[in-house]
Amino acid sequence: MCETLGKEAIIAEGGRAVKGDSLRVCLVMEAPNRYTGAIMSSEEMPKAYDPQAVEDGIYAAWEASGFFNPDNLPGDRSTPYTISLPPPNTTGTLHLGHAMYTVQDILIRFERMRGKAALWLPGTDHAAIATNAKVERLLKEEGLTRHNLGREKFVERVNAFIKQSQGTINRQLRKMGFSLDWSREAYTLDEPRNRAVREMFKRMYDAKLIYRGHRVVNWDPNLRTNVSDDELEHVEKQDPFYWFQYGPFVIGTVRPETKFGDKYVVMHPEDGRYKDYQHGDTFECEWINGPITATVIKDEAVDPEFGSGVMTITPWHTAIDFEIAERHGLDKEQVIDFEGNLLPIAGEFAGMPIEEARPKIVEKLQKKGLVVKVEEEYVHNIAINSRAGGIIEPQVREQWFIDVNKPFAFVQSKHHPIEGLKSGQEISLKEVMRHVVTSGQITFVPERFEKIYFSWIDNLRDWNISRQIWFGHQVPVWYKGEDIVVGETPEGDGWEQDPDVLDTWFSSGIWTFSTLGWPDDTADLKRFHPTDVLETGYDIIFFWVARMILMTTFALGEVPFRTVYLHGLVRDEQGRKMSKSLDNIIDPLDVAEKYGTDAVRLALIIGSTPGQDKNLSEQKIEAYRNFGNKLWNIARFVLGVVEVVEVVEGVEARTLADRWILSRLGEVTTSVTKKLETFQLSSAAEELRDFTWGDFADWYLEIAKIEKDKDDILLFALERILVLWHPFIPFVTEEIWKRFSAGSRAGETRSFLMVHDWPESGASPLLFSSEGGSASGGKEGKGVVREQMQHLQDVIVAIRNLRSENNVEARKKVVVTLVSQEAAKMLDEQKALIHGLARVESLTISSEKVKPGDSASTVVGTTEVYLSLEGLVDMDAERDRLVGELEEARTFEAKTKVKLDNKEFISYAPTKIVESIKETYAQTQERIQKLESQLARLA
RNA sequence: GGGUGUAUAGCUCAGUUGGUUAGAGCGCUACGUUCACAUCGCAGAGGUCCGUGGUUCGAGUCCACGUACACCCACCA
Repeated sequence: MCETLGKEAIIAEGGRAVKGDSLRVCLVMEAPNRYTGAIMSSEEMPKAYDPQAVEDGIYAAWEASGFFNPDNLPGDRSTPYTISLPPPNTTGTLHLGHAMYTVQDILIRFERMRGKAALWLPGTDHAAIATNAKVERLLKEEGLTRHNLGREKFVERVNAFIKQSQGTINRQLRKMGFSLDWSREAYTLDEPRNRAVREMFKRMYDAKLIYRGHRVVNWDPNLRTNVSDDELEHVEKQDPFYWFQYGPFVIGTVRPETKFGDKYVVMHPEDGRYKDYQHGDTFECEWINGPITATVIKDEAVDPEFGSGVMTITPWHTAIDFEIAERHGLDKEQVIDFEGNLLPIAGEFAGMPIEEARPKIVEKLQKKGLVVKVEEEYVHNIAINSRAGGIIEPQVREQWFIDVNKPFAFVQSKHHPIEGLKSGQEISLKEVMRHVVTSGQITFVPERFEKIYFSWIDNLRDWNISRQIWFGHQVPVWYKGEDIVVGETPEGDGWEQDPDVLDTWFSSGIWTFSTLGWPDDTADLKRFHPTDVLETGYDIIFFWVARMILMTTFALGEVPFRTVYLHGLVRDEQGRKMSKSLDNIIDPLDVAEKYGTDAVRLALIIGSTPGQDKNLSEQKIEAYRNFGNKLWNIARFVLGVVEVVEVVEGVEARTLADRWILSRLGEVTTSVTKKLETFQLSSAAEELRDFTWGDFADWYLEIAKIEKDKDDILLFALERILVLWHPFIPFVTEEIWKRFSAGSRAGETRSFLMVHDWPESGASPLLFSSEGGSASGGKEGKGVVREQMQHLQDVIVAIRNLRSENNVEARKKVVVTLVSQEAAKMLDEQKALIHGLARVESLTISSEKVKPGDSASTVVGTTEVYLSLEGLVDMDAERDRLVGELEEARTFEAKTKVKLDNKEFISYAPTKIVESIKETYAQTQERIQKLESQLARLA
């Protein structure tokens, strides 16, 4: 019923949102019995895996199981493992970059399977400025502004927009298969977070780290708010650069419109050119709107090398000028208003926007003869608001700041104290931020980002946390006359709240613990904090990562997370940023629907490395769709060929191939586990793919068709493969597991693969061995198995190669002679495999030297391979080929000999290396000899 | 002006303490058989690991310099 409903809805509306809605319906109506219903046998498995048909249902069933919530997980879950989802901005929809959350899902699923109380906590960020700007843009399309709407109505509009945005985002996160604990979902602007924000503000205020003061801020006249230093973006712009006569001096500027109030002329104290002028000297000079009195100021901020080494200052509209004015107690005057128009000080230009006024001012100065020269093509950087695009006009405003240099009394955590700090210790926020990273209590992956973090801290100035927009957490401060109350709404009448709102990052900065119930001392907070990993893009390290460290160490006396894993940005296949204007955006939902979510996840993970940007093409996603299908068909074969589909506990190795695949399985398990523990996700997935596709499918399954009776190993290996793959590609593995476990004997149905135990590293799956001796075969036995199997594979490939080189028809069976002293026994034992896998009709294995005539030949390790061709051998081609092989071998022999002749190599290199090279040398010589004799046979 | 990253096969990229003849996927060439899979199988071609110098018995890997590209930070009026 659910599916029908969903499909009809899609057809009717053609929209993604509707489809998501149907998903929710599924969740309620269908999930409870979906996985306990009809038993599917493998025969019902379609030929091709169809992600579309199963993904939504699987997700709904996972969600209904409650296992996303660590409180519901089975077994002893005493060890917590926590990741806070970096809350996506509620500005619309997720893009492909968000699909990188896959990294977190892999880690969470891995740790959940390992028996930890895995918590992945979701939520969204209200992104004050970005959302505010977005809604203002939408209003503009309706011909409205926030000002003619009013604060209340405007916030309503924003909230409606957010609600829609959150719905879309949450559907997208589900579509990606993310195992988030929705029961703990949070929002940076909901009531519990508002309480945390107010508490945080109050605590910092009480510690005197939050203060209010007049400073030059980055004012955006369009949005009519200021933004923090980190929200600026600098873009190159070409403008005329003017040189004006200012009394006896020549001063330069690109901004004549700020010069009305300039009455100070500043020069470096050591500048010899101006030694006749003393600090404080005054002089009369003609200026834009008539004569003024100017004062000489000596300050080291002036660069004598630049231009004339003299400048006038505009303290109200330039940060560095403001500082100079502060140092010398100079007047500051506002010239431009908060909407970007000139004030009455500009005289006849008052009220004009600056772009309009600029040329007119220059014209006037020109007439007065005060323009010395104009450089038309001056290139400089201007600051724009990166969130909304407006050109920044520095202004002096009264703002709230966090003092990052002022010492405060550090309060240590009871549960997870920061090493190296003591309660009551006087220390600044900057120092704490540096300490937790230098002491290794927070580590970055990759490490190099620590340097970037430190350099940011070194240059960090007080953090301006107030914004003049309407959307966000309102500054929790109330005024009545001289009285001021912070944190809680005061009793009584006549109180007015500060109209400003807080910087978004103030609430994002407390995300890891505000989501766990802080400021209450909750069980969640005690159990799940600090979180284990913060996984995010490197572009957000300053905005968020650093601020979380700042606020968490202050509020809790603990670190917010142990490891910061930074992924790269996702770009298009040519390495360009994805953008609407380039029309190269890949929508995660589009490709997930086209190729399956697992394919998208794998394409993002494989071949990408932390901190490195990632170029993604649809072709790549397609390739991993193919892998999913391969895995599907592996399962289809195994589940179809075995007599009873069941979960097996132990296996018996009867043949070389059995021992080989089981030992490989053990190796891969250990290796993949280790790689996941050390964040080498790409390498882990690659190794799994090579094992699954190469070793298992291409070799072992083909062998199983010949050797037969391998039900236990096939089932065991399939189960293990599914388990190891599950964190990466949860849907296809769960879907196969459903059929696997459902096909098992009644009562043996195991729950979701999602909560299947992760196999122990190092433990051998080989529980019984018909060969006797140790079950695992021991280390040496394992090595021999690997070596023998490798040789067997090489021989088979060599025969196939000879067939191919000599254009032997694929269906034709051939006559082969293998000559080997060392491997004859093994090859004889594996005769059946050589027959089957190389399509050999008649196989002779000899330890004596025989030279079959009329055949193509080659040498593989210690074995000579002859393929009889009954008069079909092209003697010339065969000779050429052998000569080629021989040349190659001789070149290699010579290279190896150089090494062995090097006495220093023999004495300095480790014995292990020397021995292996000696062995290789001997083998090469043997190979050369054999090739020579084969060649001689042709002569 | 500081700082970081990248440069490996036609394309996109792995390569974790330096160690036998450097890997994968896609693409390319040839051939396709017994029913897991043509979203496939089999075999193959394809690389001066950006350049120069250095350290070392040994360098894609470490160091220095250079070149090209990308990015971050910065109040030069």
